[in-house]
Amino acid sequence: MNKLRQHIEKITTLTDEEFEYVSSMFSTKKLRKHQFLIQEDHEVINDYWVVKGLLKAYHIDEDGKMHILQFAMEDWWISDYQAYNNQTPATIAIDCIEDAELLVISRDNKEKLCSEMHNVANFFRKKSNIGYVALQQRILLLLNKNPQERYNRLFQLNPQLLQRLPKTLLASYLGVSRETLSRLSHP
Amino acid sequence: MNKLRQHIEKITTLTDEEFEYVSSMFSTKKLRKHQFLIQEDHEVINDYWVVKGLLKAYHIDEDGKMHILQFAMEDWWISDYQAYNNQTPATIAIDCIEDAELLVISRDNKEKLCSEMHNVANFFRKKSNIGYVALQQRILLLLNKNPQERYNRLFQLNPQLLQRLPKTLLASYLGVSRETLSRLSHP
DNA sequence: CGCGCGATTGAGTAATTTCAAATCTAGTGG
DNA sequence: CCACTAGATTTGAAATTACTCAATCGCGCG
Repeated sequence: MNKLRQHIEKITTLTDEEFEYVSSMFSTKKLRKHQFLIQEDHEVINDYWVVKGLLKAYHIDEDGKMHILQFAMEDWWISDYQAYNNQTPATIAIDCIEDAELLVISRDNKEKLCSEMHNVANFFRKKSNIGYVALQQRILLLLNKNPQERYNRLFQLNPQLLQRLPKTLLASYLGVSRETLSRLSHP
Repeated sequence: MNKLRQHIEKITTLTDEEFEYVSSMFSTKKLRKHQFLIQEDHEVINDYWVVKGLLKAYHIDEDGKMHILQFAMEDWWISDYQAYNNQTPATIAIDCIEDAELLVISRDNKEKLCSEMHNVANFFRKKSNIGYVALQQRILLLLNKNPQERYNRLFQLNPQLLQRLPKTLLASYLGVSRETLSRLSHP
């Protein structure tokens, strides 16, 4: 929990009582490698913050190919936000690449926090803005760059993540076949 | 201005005085076709809401190719959010595809509103969440689909937008060459 | 009428995918 | 400790897709 406080306080400050209250809205969840956090078509009422471990959010298309929307490791948030926001069935699945430990907050609790606490609402607003910009960058990368450059950029941004990922998953994140990825020069 | 109120009230409600105050934070700006709203390397202190017209936000890569990050027509927000959030120089340019009329709010004013008014903070938080999900969808489309399917999806989502766009711009938005776009079947 | 720009068409080329086979690696049980 | 298997990765070669470059077409406007 203390890590969560540090995480929030990168953006806003909390008094002890405030954090006490915030943390009372979270529960914890542990999952093992290969277990699902969210399955397609299921209801999604929670947002998740990764204390430990590594997960992937992905969609399987009609040809059975996996497309990875995001990874989440320590300190990252993950959920099916489309389903979460719109209260519709999940269109992506999320499962564990490594054993994981998560903090869980329900939509209702998050909305409650946001309506009661300015600074928390602000925290989530800023987080969402940051996430938005990150996705824009990824879009430019997909529009712009060949596989080698996409790989290089990811390596540059997140060397630790690459260590922990099977290449197959990395390939579907970058939008290339695993064979093509395998033929790249690995800096 | 009244349109802005309708826009905000899709997500939250405002009293007359509240909206009075909110709207006092905006100014207006008019631009003609081909004029720039934001140029690369310039400072970005404003967020913009489109009252009328059509704009594009794009990056020109080393080879001189244009990659379109977003369009914005009536009711849409646009800015260089990376530069806006981080107070760094713009990395994208924004200019007008059609004559445009904009409502302008500075970062300081927006932050002021958000810190003073719960419901406005909430509005921008929700907006950002919605934008985040839309970008995720676009990423899946880029990872997933061939040019034909990308075109079809966009046509499905935004038929009005397609009417107003030169094909060349559409092509750079979809991440294909204009020749390839031209060879697609246009439903 | 003719210019200029955007869109289309054609042909050849480059990049990536696909399919198939070979190699490597980590974990398991004898 | 070693052999064995399943899974992941790499390599090779052919096929596909989209790109590039070039030429042509079509339309609106002065």
